Amino acid sequence: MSEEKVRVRIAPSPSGNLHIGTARTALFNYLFAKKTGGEYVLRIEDTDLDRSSEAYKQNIFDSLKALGLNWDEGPDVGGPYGPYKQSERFDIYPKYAQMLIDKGYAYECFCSNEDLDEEHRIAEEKKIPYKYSRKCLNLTKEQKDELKAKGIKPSIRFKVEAKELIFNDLVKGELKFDTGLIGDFAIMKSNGTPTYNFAVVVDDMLMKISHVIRGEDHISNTPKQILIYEALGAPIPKFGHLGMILAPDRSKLSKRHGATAVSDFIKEGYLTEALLNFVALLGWAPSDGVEIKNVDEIAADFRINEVSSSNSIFEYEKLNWMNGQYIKHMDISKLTDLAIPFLNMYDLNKYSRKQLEHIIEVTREPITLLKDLVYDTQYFFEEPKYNEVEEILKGDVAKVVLPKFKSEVETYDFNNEENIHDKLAELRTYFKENHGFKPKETMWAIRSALTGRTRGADMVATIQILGKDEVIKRLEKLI
RNA sequence: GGUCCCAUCGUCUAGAGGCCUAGGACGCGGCCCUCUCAAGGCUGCAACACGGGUUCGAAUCCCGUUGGGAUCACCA
Repeated sequence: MSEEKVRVRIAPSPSGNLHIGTARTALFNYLFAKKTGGEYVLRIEDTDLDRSSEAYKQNIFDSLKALGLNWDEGPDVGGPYGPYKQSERFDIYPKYAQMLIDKGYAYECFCSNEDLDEEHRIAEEKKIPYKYSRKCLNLTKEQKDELKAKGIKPSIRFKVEAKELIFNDLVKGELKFDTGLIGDFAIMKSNGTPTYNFAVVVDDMLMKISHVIRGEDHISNTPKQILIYEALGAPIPKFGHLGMILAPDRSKLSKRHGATAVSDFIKEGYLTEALLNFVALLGWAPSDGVEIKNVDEIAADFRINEVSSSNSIFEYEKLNWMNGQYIKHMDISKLTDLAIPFLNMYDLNKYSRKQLEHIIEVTREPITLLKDLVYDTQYFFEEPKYNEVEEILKGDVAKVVLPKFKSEVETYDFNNEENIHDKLAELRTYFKENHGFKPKETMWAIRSALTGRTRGADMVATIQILGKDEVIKRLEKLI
């Protein structure tokens, strides 16, 4: 019976862009499904119509897809257990709520918000934990009819029985609860829509979800949900609760800490591969100690019960390092495709695709973010500004090196990188022997003249990409 | 505040009673390489929150303390 097919789901609510924490939850579900040969479904939890929006939904789709976390079933691709959007399932929930009423597991509640607020206030005043008073538990049929005749629409509450509830969490181990501490909670709102806890259970049941992997902020929902499963007579899935991702100040990761949405990270020039790899390492560790791994490699090595049960802090240093690693090793054509949107302030038509790739190739090395390319490639597209290197250009070395370099560069074979390399080496030797200039100084003068910078891409490549005309033009302006 | 979860270098973590003089990665310092930044190689600094047990033996098991987090809605 525990051998049934693994089916997991990710159920974001479209009330914001896809959060990096949600992305990690999605990833862990995806990894678990991959590892076990199970299915991974996407369900949109948009029961709160006011806070949900189409734009957020689209952002969630796009972000998940960009990360490569593609779902087997979902709102767009369909599947045997649809629809996969809760707002399209509103007709389903009342039936189950009614069933629960009929079986005595739930009852109608006519309390107004004001009544409930008052109960809360009193509980707070007495400093006792709030529990619904059960005022409406024993209403007679006549009383209910009377209330309904007045136009009061009831909500439906689940009748919670006090008992000890134990379940085995996939990552936390045995978890115990005293359900006597939980009050009777609403499963249907008076407007006829389901509450979160009810919709989740009904949907997970109907969608045959076998394992629920989610953030530990849901731990306290779990007993309520188990109670509903039991009342519904449905098999209870296995639960696994992941630690949270915290900001460096140990508070919830929020906008004031920087990017929180996957799409924000992408905009800043993080690679989705790096993002995924990094976030996997928050809680999971590779068995061979090699941290840089693609999703398939991670999936093969993934064991849900080995995931760390503590919270982890999201630090940018390692993410940045990892992003740099991915940038350095990514296929250059793919990287160029990703880089081009970041460079739209430049006239990219100055160069062929091949040359563009070359530019990216020689500037990718020191960067951590794709947007760093903007500054690092600037001198390929625009006239250099020389304020940074004024001193060098006015110096004795430059005065001697630049004229000689200019006259020599005329003879360089620009189609032959090796030729440029050798000629530059000769030049360094020449100035060292005849003027006592350090190789570094010679190169500095040339680099400054050509790029306006003291650091940057490989000089040989830079000279070649710029081309003979441009190199000479830039030199002439300075001599 | 009630309930629940968590606790190894600054950070992510390895560690399932002896393999631990606690390992790796990021970051930080040093050296090497080098036309610069970077990368790479080598190397250094840095942790079992505290207190009690259990045991021949505890980072690992138990209890307490402290600290952090989550949650207490007709929001998801």
